[in-house]
Amino acid sequence: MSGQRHRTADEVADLHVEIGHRLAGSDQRYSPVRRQIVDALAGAERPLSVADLIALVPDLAMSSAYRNLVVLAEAGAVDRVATDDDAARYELAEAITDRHHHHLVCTGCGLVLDYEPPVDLERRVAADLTGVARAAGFTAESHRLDLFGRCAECVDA
Amino acid sequence: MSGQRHRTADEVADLHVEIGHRLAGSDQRYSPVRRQIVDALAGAERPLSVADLIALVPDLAMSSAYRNLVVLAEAGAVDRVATDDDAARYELAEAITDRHHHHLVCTGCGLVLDYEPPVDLERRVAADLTGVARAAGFTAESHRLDLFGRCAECVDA
DNA sequence: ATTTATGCAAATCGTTTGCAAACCT
DNA sequence: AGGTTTGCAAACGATTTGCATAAAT
Repeated sequence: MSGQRHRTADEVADLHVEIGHRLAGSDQRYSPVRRQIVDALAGAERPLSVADLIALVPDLAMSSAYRNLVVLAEAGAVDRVATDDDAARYELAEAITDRHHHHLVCTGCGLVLDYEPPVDLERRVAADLTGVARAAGFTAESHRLDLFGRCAECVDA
Repeated sequence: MSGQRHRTADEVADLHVEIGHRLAGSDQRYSPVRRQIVDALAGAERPLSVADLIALVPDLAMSSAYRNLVVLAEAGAVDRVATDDDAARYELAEAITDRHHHHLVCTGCGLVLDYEPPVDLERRVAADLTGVARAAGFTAESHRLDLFGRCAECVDA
């Protein structure tokens, strides 16, 4: 399966505390708007585009969305997900959710779902990529293992 | 290591024939400008941005670059590589080169290198992803296994 | 002659930034 | 008050498109 699990009220509270700490660490405040953005991301089943976010958070100005996502990303609270199409998507950072995962991307409609890979596969991938990186003079930071295909809705294009 | 191997004159000739067929199949001509673009991509050691392409092909207009890349992509001659930064990159399609590979992306400067993963890892990945896709109601088309990190130049940001 | 490709310039679209007003401590 | 965050509008950069010209069949 895929998607992020539902979060209990307690879990969301912990989330806010953790993110508050991280923001404080980068000399940033945890403003109400930032909370709203985090709530929207926490409630979503998938990475959200800025357009999604604006639709979900009442009165959120586009500039605030972009600016706050930058701040949250720098604080390590959210991750920017590079997909295929032009619009960037964001989700709570893995460092926060403790759920390492990758993505299923629909080439028809752009839908992006999360999935957690089998642990041993993940281990193999991580180990091999470290070697590949070294050989190319790269210092590894992260990786992505995404699958492209057609979602149920789009199979018959 | 990484990068595409050098191609012999014969291989390049075959490449043009193959791409000519594919274009014909989509009711498109293999114009001189398109040939120049293919030559530039074939000669490159890595995926090229449109800016790279314009620098390599004398007098190539930006609009022609974009338009022809779309045509070539539709004909299955080139692949668009989605990276982190804003500028898209292009390379000869795997269907043409017969060299399945993935990418190393520098988070500092946007550099993208190719690498071919160990066959058994690749097999594992493909098999596991098929299962993941099925579970989510997706029909698998392709996947990407990219590594993000800092290239030698950018390690000390 | 008719269709297709090219180049220039204008238009789009996502994203970023300048600046003055609103907020927080 | 003093520094931060917000919202609006203008600025940007990558990509796309309209249209008239040039090339190919």
